[in-house]
Amino acid sequence: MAQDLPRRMAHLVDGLRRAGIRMTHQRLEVCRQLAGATDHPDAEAVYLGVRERVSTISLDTVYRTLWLLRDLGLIDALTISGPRMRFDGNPAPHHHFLCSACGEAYDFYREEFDQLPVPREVRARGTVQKIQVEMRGTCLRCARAKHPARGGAARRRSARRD
Amino acid sequence: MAQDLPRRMAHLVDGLRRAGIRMTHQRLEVCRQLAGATDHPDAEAVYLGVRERVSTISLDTVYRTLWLLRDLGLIDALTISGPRMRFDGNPAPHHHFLCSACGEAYDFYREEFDQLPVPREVRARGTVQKIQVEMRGTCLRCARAKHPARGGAARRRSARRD
DNA sequence: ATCAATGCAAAGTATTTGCAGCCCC
DNA sequence: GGGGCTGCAAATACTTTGCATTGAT
Repeated sequence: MAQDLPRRMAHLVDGLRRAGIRMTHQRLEVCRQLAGATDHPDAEAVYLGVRERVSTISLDTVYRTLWLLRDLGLIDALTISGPRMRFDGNPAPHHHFLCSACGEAYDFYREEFDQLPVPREVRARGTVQKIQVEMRGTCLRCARAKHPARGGAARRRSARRD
Repeated sequence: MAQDLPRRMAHLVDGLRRAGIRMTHQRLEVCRQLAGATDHPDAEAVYLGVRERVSTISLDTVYRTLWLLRDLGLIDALTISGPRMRFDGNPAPHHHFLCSACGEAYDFYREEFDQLPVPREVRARGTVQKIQVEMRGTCLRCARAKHPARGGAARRRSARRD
């Protein structure tokens, strides 16, 4: 929970190596960016962050790397809050608090929630591999300001970039 | 839980009226389609369903109506499983079982889950309005067939329409 | 040296918007 | 009868893909 950036970093890099994937400068930096992020960045945010270090990286390489990591099960792709896919580099079991106003997602931990009983109703439908609790509401920042802290979640439409 | 199509229908139509929104043929049929659906359709699915009854309806009107209903709090917009927004006309508190292979979402009910304790950690972040448990796994259909029952969830990319 | 990975640009998919005419209240 | 609503078409936002080149092993 604390600063396990090195641990997360190792998790990603080792995962790639173990899968026999070539390590490139770009991939390394995408991993670093994700390992250091706690805010479930979208592809563009990762891109902008990495670009400070690898000025020539392209957005599509970021996408390709993110999907690669996802396909290897090393990160999670989240479809919270709109059309932009967001990525979660936190490998520990956790849950999300989502602000409906600004679309921000915050991790929280509660072991009790990690193993909620699977209802018979669900077991009849299939097998459950992961349980996550989603709490939606309004974050303090958005509650104070009438205006959302950052546009883009509550209203999907007119999703413009400022 | 049973066949509360009429109830759901009334919920939507009354909601629109109460908000002082004009009732049109198109809006009525979008409501009917949503009230009758249990499968969290995307805009296109709603469109295709409604079109059987109102052959001239356009996709953008469907979108406009769906967002209108969402803005009024009468339905939910879900960002599960990919780039297509999906809509949930179930007004009762419920939770979701999601198949990672085909992207299908099934409602389930468990009162115990509706009021899970909000951790202090979360309360410090903001106010919670809605709690939903998300169980991800593989549905029976996809478990039997090696091939997903319907493409499009597990792999976001190459999301083609068959 | 080899073959996978990259960057570029162009294509694709999902959704939104401007506008002229239509129709509910 | 007037202003909101619709359908059309064009625009936008996000993501993916083809291809020639580069670079890791």
